[in-house]
Amino acid sequence: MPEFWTDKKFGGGTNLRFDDTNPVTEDTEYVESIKEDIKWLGFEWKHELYASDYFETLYAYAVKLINNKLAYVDDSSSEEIAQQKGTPTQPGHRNQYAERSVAENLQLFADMRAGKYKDGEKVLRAKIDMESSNMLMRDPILYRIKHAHHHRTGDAWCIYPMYDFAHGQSDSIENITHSICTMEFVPHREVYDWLIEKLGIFPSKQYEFARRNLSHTVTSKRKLLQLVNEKYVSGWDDPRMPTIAGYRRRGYTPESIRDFCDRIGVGKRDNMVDLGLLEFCAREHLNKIALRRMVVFDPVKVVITNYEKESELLIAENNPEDSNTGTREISFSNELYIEREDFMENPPKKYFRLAPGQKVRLKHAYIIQCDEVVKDEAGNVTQLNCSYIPESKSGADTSGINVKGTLHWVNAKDHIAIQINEYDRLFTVENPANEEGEFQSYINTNSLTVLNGALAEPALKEAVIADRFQFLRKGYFVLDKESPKDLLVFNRTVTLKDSWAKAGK
RNA sequence: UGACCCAUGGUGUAACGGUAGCACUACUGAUUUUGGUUCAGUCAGUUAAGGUUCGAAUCCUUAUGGGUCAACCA
Repeated sequence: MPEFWTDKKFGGGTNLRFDDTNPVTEDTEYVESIKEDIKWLGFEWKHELYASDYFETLYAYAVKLINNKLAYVDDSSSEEIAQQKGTPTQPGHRNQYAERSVAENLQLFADMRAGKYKDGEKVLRAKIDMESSNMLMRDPILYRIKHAHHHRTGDAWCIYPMYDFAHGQSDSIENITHSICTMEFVPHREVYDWLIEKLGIFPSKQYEFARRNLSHTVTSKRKLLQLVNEKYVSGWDDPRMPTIAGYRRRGYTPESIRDFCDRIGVGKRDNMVDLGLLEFCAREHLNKIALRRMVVFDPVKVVITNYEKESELLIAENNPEDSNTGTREISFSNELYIEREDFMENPPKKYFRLAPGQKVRLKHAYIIQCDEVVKDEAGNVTQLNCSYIPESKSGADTSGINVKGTLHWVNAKDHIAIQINEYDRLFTVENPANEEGEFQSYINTNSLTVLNGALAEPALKEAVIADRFQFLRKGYFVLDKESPKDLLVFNRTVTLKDSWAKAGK
């Protein structure tokens, strides 16, 4: 992503290249999902390329190094090579294979390609400096033997270049001016530059930036895979996963993710970006585009005792931030549902919602007052008998009454039932990877709450996956891509800011 | 007990050697038929010590703290 960001800022262009140098860890499915993610984010690459496109050229480069006495075939086992490499504090030393002649190396390397040796029997190494303080400069391996099928080159090769002998060379072949990667490749830059110089090819330059970390989650591929395998989440696209597929299903927009990336920028130091910033970016965009709908999550019945009419239609704006989205009609009757938490029998000070004798406005409708509380034998509130003020109709209010609270509601005689998935942060701590013990023990056990009894206004029936909704006073929601035919399932992208809840009530 | 990288408010990120700015968060207040939005404001920072300079976040030295490096992975 920083590649595309740099591209956008300074111009040029970005190639999408897969360094598919290891046949056993690459496959087409992986490639396709990356392409899909990038496209969804709204980025465009100039050329789709693969390091494997350059295998023949890379082979010729290796031969050139051999001819210049800068590479040799080594018969040592990987254990021996590791041994001879020394340690970060102790220099390594060369073995007898480093003394082989150019002719012998040429022959051996050709034989490696021809398939005369088994996996691990021989490798091609660069002849650099076994005493370098940089471990990667201690005669790094350039080619290894792998009798394996490659997803693009098939069985054409049985030797494959290492990343260090493919990345910089591929950059150079493509005339890349800025090759951007993460900080862990800083030590590789010395190898990168050395090879380009000795090969005398286009001098691409590598620049490094620090990986971005997001709070309350894990980002390492290994840990993410564990979450999937150990069934903590439903898959790579579980709406709680910090993957593009996950964010997408959760309802984040590409715009908000790009905005987030612009805001956090790039740097070189270790960092921990607060999840709150991502949520801010989501709200900012969603506020502008989301269609407003009313959904009651935990209903309690309201009866308007003085409402004489059978029903009436009210006009409701679809999005106060965007008048182009127009209005819709909502039916109103003497039986409604409101949110259970919007009523309190003994309210604290500054509680603007419904309470005995207290008035509130029903959004898009009338001001009502609670006259009577009906309870069951266990003392639970089952119904609220209210009276409405006929002159207080939304848009034509002549009552002169001002109320502080406005509630969302649905018509008891006209609504649909939907399922709500309320998602929350996946981990309870800022950085699970840094805590003692297994990171799994810090998983937020309430990261998903499924609600089955939610009641929605009928307009929601027409929802499609691309639609973003704001359920009034509740948050932003999106239709889940795996909603069954007969049940609408909505995923909560993010809640609304709630300064009442924050005040501690 | 080596080499390399990094260090600016709680968080993230800016500042040709020349007024430490922006955003998020938090907190005030105003507006509001979403306790949303919007608007106005407040708190809060150059890791430390030396040096160079008229002037240092920036250059130099040392210290401190954090990170990385010993895959036939990328």
